[in-house]
Amino acid sequence: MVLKKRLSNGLRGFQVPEIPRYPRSARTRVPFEKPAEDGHACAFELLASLAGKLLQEGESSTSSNVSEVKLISKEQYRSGNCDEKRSGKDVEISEADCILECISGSDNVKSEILKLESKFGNDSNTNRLVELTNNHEAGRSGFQGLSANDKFSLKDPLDLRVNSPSLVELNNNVKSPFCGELFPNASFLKHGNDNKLHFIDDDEKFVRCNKVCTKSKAFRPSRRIARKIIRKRLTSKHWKVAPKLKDYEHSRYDKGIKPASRKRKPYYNFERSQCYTLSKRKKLSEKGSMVTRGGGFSSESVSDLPKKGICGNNRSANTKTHVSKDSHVKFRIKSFRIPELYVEVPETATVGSLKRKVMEAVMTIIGGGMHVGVLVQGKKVRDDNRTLRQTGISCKENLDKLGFVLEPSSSQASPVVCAGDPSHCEASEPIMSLRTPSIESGISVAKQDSSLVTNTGDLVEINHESASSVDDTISGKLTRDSAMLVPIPDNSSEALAAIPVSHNTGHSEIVQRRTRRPFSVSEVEALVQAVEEVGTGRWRDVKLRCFENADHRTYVDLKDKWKTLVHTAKISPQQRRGQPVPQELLDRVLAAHAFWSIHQAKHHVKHQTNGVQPLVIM
DNA sequence: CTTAGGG
DNA sequence: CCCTAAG
Repeated sequence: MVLKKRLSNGLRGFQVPEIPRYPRSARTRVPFEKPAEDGHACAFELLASLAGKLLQEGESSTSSNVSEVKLISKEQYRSGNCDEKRSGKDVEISEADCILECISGSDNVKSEILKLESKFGNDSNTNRLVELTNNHEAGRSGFQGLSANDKFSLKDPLDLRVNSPSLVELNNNVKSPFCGELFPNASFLKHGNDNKLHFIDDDEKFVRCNKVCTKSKAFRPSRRIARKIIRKRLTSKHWKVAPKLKDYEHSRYDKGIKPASRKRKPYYNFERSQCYTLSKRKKLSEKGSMVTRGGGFSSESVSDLPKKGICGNNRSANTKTHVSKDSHVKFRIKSFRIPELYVEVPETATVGSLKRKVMEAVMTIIGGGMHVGVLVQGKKVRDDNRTLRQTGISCKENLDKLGFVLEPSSSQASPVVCAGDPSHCEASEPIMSLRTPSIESGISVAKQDSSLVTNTGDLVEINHESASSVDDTISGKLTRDSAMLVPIPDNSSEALAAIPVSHNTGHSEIVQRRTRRPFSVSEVEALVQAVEEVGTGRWRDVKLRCFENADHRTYVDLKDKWKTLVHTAKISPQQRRGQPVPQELLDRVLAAHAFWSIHQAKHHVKHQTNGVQPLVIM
């Protein structure tokens, strides 16, 4: 049983009664949760289960139980001494004590819990959570119960699913005790009178929607669907590449194409016009070193540009740079040289197929983790955070000596492209690899704005006809959506073995791992608030509430982020990594987690007929 | 499609 | 982040 297995990790020596799973539709959860990774029992989750159990035992007995609890230090607890007492009851109490010990240190957490309680209900179950921690502290002062700010009319959090007027009011008029205190990095934009609160994150163009979701399940936003369709379309334009020389297992291009993969996995990176990375590296060959030894870029002739930009019919491929009066650096890159490619095609292959193969190879290389290096006077500029001015790029002399290189990312395996006619794809050997030099392709890279230079992979456009749309690009006509790799149309009659990924069949599929996108503080804030309001376990609602417009955050992502947040909140600040999350947020995370855990536990308990059996020692 | 949980 | 079981 899964449950047993999980528990056996952290609760050594305890046997947990088997608790039946409850239907998710009831939005309930098993009160016993997975212990923390480090093997220590997870305080909140245990607390949640404890709360559930206490509930079983009746209202009155609870507080007395707590008052009897003997203090056990964290050390004792962690070292497993919690279970020195070997009677069922004692164990239970000891656990409770340990849990309380673990969380009672922070008044902030309790404060947050109180807020939640005052907002979502004051039934005895939830109050007990804070009561427990307070009792446990026995005499510690300093914590003031929250003044009743609680005009909130929501009794049952599940109400949030519907478009309840009270909720709207909550968002519009009432300052939620947990909302909006901390958006350090966000700029807010109020849009008219609607109750949407958009903000744009610093780095992400993440738009937060603070509005209430008014859509019932039956009324899913059609935009969402549209986006998915678009995604699918995009996906279908990806070319399949073989992962590995050896394992190459060509898949056929079945003319009777199966319906597009039902896989929901969208190719976000692509969508966001970033270089997409090859993932599943495990599946990729470790050999076949990346052959891209420095595709280079030469800035040949450089000349001033008209102030208005570089539009015009001039199709010159020259690289041009220019510093305008508004101190914007404008430039055009004539071409990038693609790092070495090796292409081999049968004599009978068509020119079209050759083009496609080269295209694939190029896409594969670029997608396989290529990034742009910036050179000034032949020296590489490594610090991405420096400004052009600081780097000296904007100064005229250096402007003439500005260079770019395409560089393979480290640890990228060599991509191999399958192309040629279908029969070739069945051969055991790949017909294109990246080993030996030979073909250069006309890839033009254009940046809308010099400020983008320091980012990698902003606008990369491949143009078979060699740099034809550079002008448009630079003049800003290229929209965000179109600023992506543009594969050649695949509607040619000579269907080749360049296989859209969605049609693949075998194991030779390369699945793209989405690029890592660390949550910003603003996003965390949004997430925390959403969870505070709808609770854990309703990730779709959370998504709709706060991340509906952030396509790159799926509800699974949000759930995962919450998971890590809870973990982060429980570990010591020293052990935390990455962009620090404000402690205030972490407190709220703990509080919300605890609160909603017991709420769910409560709901769970409600459906129980016989109650939870006590813990038993093996 | 959603949730939950493991990897 | 990914994957998958399960509902």
